Amino acid sequence: MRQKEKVTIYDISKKLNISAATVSRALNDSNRVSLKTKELVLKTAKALNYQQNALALALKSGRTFNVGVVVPYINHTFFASVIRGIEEELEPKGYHVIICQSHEDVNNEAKQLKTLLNTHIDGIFISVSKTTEDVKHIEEVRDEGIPLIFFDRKKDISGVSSVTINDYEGAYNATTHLIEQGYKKIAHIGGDHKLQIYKHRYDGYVAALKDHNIAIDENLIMQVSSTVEAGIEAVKLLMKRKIVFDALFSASDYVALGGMRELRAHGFKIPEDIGVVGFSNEPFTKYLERPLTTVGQTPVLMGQIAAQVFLEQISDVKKNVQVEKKVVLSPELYTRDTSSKKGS
Amino acid sequence: MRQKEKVTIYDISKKLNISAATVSRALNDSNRVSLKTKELVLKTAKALNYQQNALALALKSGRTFNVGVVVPYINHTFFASVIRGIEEELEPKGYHVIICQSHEDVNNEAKQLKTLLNTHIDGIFISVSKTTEDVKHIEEVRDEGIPLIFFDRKKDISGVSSVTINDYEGAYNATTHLIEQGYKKIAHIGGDHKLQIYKHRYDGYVAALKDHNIAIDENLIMQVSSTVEAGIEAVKLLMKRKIVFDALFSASDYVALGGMRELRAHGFKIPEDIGVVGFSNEPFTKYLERPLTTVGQTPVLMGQIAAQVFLEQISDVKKNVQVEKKVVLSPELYTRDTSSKKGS
DNA sequence: AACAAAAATGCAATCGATTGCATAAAAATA
DNA sequence: TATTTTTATGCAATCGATTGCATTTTTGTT
Repeated sequence: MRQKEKVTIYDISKKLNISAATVSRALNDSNRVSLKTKELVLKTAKALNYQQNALALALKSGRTFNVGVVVPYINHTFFASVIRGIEEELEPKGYHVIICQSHEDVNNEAKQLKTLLNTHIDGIFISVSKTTEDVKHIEEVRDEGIPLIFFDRKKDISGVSSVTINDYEGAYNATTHLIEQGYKKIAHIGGDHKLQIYKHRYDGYVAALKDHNIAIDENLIMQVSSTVEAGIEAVKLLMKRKIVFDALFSASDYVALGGMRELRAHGFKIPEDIGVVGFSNEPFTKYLERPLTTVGQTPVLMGQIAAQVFLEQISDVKKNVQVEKKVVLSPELYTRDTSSKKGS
Repeated sequence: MRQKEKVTIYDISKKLNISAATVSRALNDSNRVSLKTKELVLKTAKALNYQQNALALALKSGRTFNVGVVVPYINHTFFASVIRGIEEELEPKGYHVIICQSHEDVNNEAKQLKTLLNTHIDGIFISVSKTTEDVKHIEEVRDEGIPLIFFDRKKDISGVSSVTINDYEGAYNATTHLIEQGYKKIAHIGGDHKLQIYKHRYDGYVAALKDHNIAIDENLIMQVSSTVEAGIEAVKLLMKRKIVFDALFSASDYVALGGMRELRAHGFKIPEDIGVVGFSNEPFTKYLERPLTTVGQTPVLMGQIAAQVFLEQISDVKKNVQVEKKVVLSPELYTRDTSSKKGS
């Protein structure tokens, strides 16, 4: 089946015996066209079912009204929600969101960025992959002059704005909560410190312990990837090493889930024997047999704000002003079943 | 910050004192250009860091090498995996995947399709929303001559290909499995029959009962939306009506999850008192305290095949042949803890 | 009615790559 | 060497919309 022939401004101009320039002006509501012609053009455009050719416009104007979002995985509730926030903010303004996945691989990330640049998007939102250490590919985007905004997982690159949450605060509050519930020996299974978020969560955990005069025990601290399997393995290792603890603050809900599974397998009761707090407020945490206490991150809001930063940025582009805005959101602790020592 | 000035074929042509036409031909490895010039152009292109302007190309050729995917929600593991499959197949061929969400709303779906058409994509993959009854907006895509492929959730529209799984078979096997485990009164909490998948799952359930000489009891059958909350409510209703049953086959893992929660709240033991089987093999099902028996759908494969159908289709477009390919994949039952009457 | 001012419209170039047709240059043949 | 054939290159139009500048038409003023 062949593509339908598209109606262009030339079709309208021929039909009305006027120039395409006038048609264009009429469609753009220019004040250099008489009301009569304007109405005539608009009517004819509707009659012929005229649709502006976005490609031609983009070629001429340099703006595509497309923005790119690069996330590790689209099926992580957190990222999906951020994307939702970006969409909510940008779609009403006529933007279209192109979503890309890096699958936590820096090479993939670089490839996606390159493709996006080649697709002539108007801006890029990115949450970097875990394997991203070298940031050359990101600097390239900045150097091309494409507005770039980090969200959640950022790198420190000058000239790039970011919207993050206060992971330190989230971890601090979570740990403090466990302490206040009476737990004394709190283990922390975190993530790779190459990602700032995990470093900050670790820092918050450490600070909370210190502020409550609890000594830091390196044996209680691990860095693993954020999967259920990793959580299982981590607890297995702690058990094997015969390390004693009465609470677990995990930097990931998935790890917490795996950890709880393994703890129960060893006969521990949660939260009676061991209290557990996760991070991210993944939807499933609410529906576990014992709902999981966790730190929520307002991802939709994060997306909305990231989008707003972008909109500011492009208005500044015109003014040739370089901006670098850093927004930090506050997390919220969802206190549920797994962290109240007295039982629920 | 201003956008970097892009290098065009004219820059190359000026530098080498040849026409842009020759540069274009050289870059496209035409046999109408001498080897010497070809090499020279290629070298200069690399030196100047020339990047082909995709917009200009698209405007001229009518092909953008972008395809659109419309799903209800990107954060559903199933859809995310299908998208992954499409990407895997199409990215190596130079295509870029634009992902859109309908949020289960037909109006949104129509809007997304319209935007995609306006973005001049080369093809569209769609899994329709639950609220999609009128299919005018989908027929429009077809009538524009844009290759269109349904996956999982389809509508019967002539001239549109589809890749689905055999929901009937999945449901039949799941129900039969419960029967074989010794369960006698099997409830079915399904979804809205406006979606074919739910109708087919219902049909499979009914057929399995009939084949095992079990009478169909309308009291045991419900249609709800596929959320945890709906599952809770559904079981609450069954309890309130004092309906007795010893197994539950749900058309959704989420509903199964909510259902189990509520059943336990009423003191039932799973699987001893009541066996449960879900549908979709959502990742969380594996990690529940009692892992959930469920029907898996090979979504990545579904995406790959959908992409292949698309590639076939566009080669057929050139030949002006109208194809309508229907692929049906087989589901697989994952037998886990919640469905073995004897306990695990 | 004559002219100035204002408003409306058109021409043609532009964005960057491609391609049919014409021409120029090189190679092959007589 | 002259002529034909082959190969290489260039010209200019095209894809569709926009816009500075020029021109025409209309309106307003004296």
